[in-house]
Amino acid sequence: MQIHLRQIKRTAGPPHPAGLDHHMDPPPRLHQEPASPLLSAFSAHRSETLAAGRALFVEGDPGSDIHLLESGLIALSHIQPNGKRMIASFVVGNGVFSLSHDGMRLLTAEALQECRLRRVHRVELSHLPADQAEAVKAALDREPWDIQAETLMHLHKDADEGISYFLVRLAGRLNGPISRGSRVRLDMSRVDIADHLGLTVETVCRGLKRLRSDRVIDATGPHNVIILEPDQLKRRAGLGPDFD
Amino acid sequence: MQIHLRQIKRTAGPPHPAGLDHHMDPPPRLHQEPASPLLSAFSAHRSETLAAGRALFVEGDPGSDIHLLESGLIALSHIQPNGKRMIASFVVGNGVFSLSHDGMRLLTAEALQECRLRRVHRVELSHLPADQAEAVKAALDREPWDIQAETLMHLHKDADEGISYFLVRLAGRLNGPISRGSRVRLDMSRVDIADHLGLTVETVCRGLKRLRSDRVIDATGPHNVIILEPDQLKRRAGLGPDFD
DNA sequence: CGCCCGGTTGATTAGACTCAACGTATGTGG
DNA sequence: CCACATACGTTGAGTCTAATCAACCGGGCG
Repeated sequence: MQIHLRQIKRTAGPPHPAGLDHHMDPPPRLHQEPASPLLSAFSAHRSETLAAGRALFVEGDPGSDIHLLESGLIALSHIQPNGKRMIASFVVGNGVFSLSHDGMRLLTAEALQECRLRRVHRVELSHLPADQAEAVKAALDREPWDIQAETLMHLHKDADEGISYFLVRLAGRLNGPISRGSRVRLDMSRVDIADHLGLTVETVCRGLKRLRSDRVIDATGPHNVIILEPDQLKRRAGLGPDFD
Repeated sequence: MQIHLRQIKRTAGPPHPAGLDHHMDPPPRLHQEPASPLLSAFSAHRSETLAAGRALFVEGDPGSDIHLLESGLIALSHIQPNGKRMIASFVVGNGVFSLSHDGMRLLTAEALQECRLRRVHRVELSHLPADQAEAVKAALDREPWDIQAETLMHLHKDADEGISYFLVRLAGRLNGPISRGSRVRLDMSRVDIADHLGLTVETVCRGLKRLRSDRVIDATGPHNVIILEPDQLKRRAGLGPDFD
């Protein structure tokens, strides 16, 4: 079995963790009209940046803050006893995550790219307007179930089906429902995709190549995919063409 | 790909769903000393039985009651668009489950054997003693993360490793930490195990046979396993020998 | 320039699936 | 009581998928 061992740089402790720069600029505007209660909940705090390769937190760490990813890419991972890295999920733009149970982080959050983040502390939730607090709580309740549902699907899909499924879902989270010509930024490496799908790098490559040569997708580069046949892609993912 | 289609009999609606018999006997004693707050939380209600093959609820159903399984076996499953059944988890004795988010069930709970269950309604939680309410809430918070962690492990394990892992974890939930000579009742069918691990029946059979012929386990019948070499089994499961 | 890293491709192998057959326990009707 | 049917578990043979091992490509960078 192919195992990818990886050295994760951990952000140092408070008060000013290495890799976390505090922006003094006014908070950048979120591209969302009108501002949702969920995003508004995070507007009180300035955003921080996290350098690529740094871990925001590591599984087992104490902590229960809630994070909003404004830009960049985060992998939520867990390391097996034998060292094999398993990526439970990726967080992309405007994703909210906490991954905490009983004051402890259950997964590692590592930045795959430089990220901009905002956070609210769990105790602050009660000080927020009711609609914002509700929106955050709803997102947190959904968090483990979303990850669970995706992981379960991948467990029961073969390589090509899993790759198509991954593309459909990622595209959906980036840009909403896919259509002919949708562009998907595949910012994570092939290793990351493999660690997410339970496959090897080579198999991921070949799966994508097959989609490309069958003209279901096109690619201007390894990390830039264009969806040519959305219905075909959904069909190969094991989803009906009416899937949103 | 091998697909197991299955007809699930759904329990009919209130007031007296088919397949649910209301016991008039005094509640049977739980074998647990002293009674934990978690179990006590359910003692106010009489227990119900659910016949084998019946669904307690189906994914998408409204409902958020919390269930305690006193005896029997429940499969928590999800059906893919193509009809393939995926078992996210099994519930065994004294297991607590709800599987609800936003008032809706996210998975189907089907009885694989005749089951005895108790339930508390979500709104009743606030009427319970604080320690009991806390225990139930803690169990519910943990629920999706537990399922998630197991599913993620299985996604990244090959057949034999997954089967060993499944045995270790099931044995642990039935009887606590395993030791030489531990007995494991494997009450679910081979199809159910396959639908849980993302394998075929034949592969499950062969994996168990290999464990048997290597004298890691023994079996007096298809559903009665004895663990001969706990450390070997954990090693094959990808777990250290110090795993609880 | 030469090295390294990430991505890709090819050849081979190992592992899981498919298909088929058979065994065993259980139940049913004659 | 037996004949038969059914469901579940097991085993074997052959096929196919994905992993492994190896090589190569291209870009970024010291």
